[in-house]
Amino acid sequence: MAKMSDVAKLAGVSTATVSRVLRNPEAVKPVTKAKVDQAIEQLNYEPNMLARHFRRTETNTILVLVPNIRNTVFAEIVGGIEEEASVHGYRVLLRNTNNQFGSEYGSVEHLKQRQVDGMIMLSPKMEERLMLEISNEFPIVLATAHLASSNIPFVSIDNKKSGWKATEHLIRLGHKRIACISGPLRMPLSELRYEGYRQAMIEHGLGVDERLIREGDFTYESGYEHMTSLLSQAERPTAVFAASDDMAIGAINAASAVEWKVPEDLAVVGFDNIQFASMYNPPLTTIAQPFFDMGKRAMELLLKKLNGEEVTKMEHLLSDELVIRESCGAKQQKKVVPL
Amino acid sequence: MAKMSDVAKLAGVSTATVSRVLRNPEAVKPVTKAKVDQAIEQLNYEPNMLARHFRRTETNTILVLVPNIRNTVFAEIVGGIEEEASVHGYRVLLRNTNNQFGSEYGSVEHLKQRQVDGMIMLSPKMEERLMLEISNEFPIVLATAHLASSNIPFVSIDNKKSGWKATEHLIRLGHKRIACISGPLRMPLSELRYEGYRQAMIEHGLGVDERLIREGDFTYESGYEHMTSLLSQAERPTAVFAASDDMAIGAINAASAVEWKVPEDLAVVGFDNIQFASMYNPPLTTIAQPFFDMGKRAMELLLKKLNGEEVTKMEHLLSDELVIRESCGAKQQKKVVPL
DNA sequence: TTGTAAGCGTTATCAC
DNA sequence: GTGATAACGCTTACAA
Repeated sequence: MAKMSDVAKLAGVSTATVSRVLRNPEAVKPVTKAKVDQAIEQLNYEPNMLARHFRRTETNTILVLVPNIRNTVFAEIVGGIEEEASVHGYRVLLRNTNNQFGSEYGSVEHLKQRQVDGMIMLSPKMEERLMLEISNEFPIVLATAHLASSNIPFVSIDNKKSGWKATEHLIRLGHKRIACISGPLRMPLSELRYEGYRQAMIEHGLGVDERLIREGDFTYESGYEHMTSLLSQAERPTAVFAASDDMAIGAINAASAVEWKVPEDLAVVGFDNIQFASMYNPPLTTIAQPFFDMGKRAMELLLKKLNGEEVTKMEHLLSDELVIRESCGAKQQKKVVPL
Repeated sequence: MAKMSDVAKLAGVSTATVSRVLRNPEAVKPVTKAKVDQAIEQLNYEPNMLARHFRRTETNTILVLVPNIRNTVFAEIVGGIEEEASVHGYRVLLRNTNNQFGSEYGSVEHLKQRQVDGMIMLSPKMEERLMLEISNEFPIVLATAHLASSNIPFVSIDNKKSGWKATEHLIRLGHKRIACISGPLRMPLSELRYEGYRQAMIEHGLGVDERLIREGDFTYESGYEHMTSLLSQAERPTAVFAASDDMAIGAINAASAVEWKVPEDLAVVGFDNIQFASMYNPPLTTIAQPFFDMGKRAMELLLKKLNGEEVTKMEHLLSDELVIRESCGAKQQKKVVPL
């Protein structure tokens, strides 16, 4: 394996010059560069990146912490991160945390040991205080997270407003008993979506009926179970807002299981607009999150930090969109109730 | 940032001893180890992995080349790889190739520049000849691939047999005009599934009617379009075998669009058993591929290579399974046709 | 069991 | 514009 000194010898120059040709070609005379290039060619020389990284104490690698890459939502975000990273010559190290706080925290070792230049955390579970400590020492960015103290850049949508929009849509369709299957309420983004739901209900004078509220965990199964429970009680909803598409689909299947038709008997609005939402039967009305763009944006912010640029704005809210399909019944219904 | 020499000084030993404590603790007297450990603790010392990797010319990192991480199939496999890798102290570098041969080939640079110790390629597009060249120089393993010359370990299912099983299932249900929407036939695994279909048809004396064959590209859209075309011609199928679940779902939606009911008017069998298959309406009968395990197995094989163990068996076929749900009509039908 | 010291291949700081 | 040369922080013969 040819090394830089071999190239230098063959080209009749010093290693310093070879290094310059590689990393700063303008600083060297064209004739010299040509000689070096030829020697590189001839020897099939490839720089030893390990030596380079060691010498420069940088890796051009960033770490992405994902609760679970098998979840389509995170896979989409990672796709966006990867695209932006590779455009800028960065590589992406992937780590599943399986929602384990310990695994999240343990990954900080990668930063401490200089194995990566920075980190993006998706839906972090870690205490904010700890994240702040890490952020003081290393470049990190969060995605699909919401922080009280805004000292770490994070990328998200306006979850409260989105929850409000989804609920309001059902209200405009004339529904009064609207159920909510939220995400885990210890997660700020779940809390916010739920807050949006409450606010819309209260604003429109419908009040919040605790019997119509369930706390799910974003999974299909939890949507199915909570909907089954909602439909088996006396006070049944005519509509439901589910805080994830997986739960929304679970809810619809649960309704079908007891012969309730969607949207005729039950209107459903989901959240996320996963690829499957439009393929499902009925196609899902849902809040579309720009996952891919969120990934790109998170990487953009991290790049700024890595380049030493100041990042002043901490809350980066991307715009979501209510995508109206069949599951809410809006298309079947001729007239929208005037509010 | 404390370095090894600082620890050595504080502990009153040489750096060699500190290094031993870190990598080979049995080789050092307990008392000395204790002193060193305390110094490490006190200085909050973290080894500089870049220096370590450089010195040892190894990175404990492997590269995973994925056509597109946003595709659930690949995300599942990557999940399996990551799990196995992290258990063995390896890290996973992720790269989307976007199905570009160039990007695939370019990634070999990572190996040449020693940025990773080995590589797993998912559904590689590269010529076999090139892959062999790479494999001669670096440890690589393939997944969801099929090779003629078996000199590179690869993990897959028996695609031909699976195609056969899926088709035979439809034949047993009494269907005679069974359509096939294949994957891209330049991919060996698509070709094999298609071969399985043909063989089943011929074996049961049904022959192969070219008017019932379409070449798709695994996407929902292609399934939708090809099914629309199949249903608009005179010779209509009563059943269809689609080489991916995405295409199967596209086919079902296309059938619904022209008021054909599944499974009553059209029986459908898909392929992959993506998470969504069981959530869909109707739930999909499909060939379940063990994606997560395929990822794990691929990583196991790579680990062997990395540890210098001989890998003799090249074809690693994992077992798939025909999962019978609603879309094929088996559950509605009382009697299965005796063959 | 421990210490000494020579690298690993690159980059950066000086001179020239 | 180019060349010497000293790091970078760790590992590993080899010596003690």
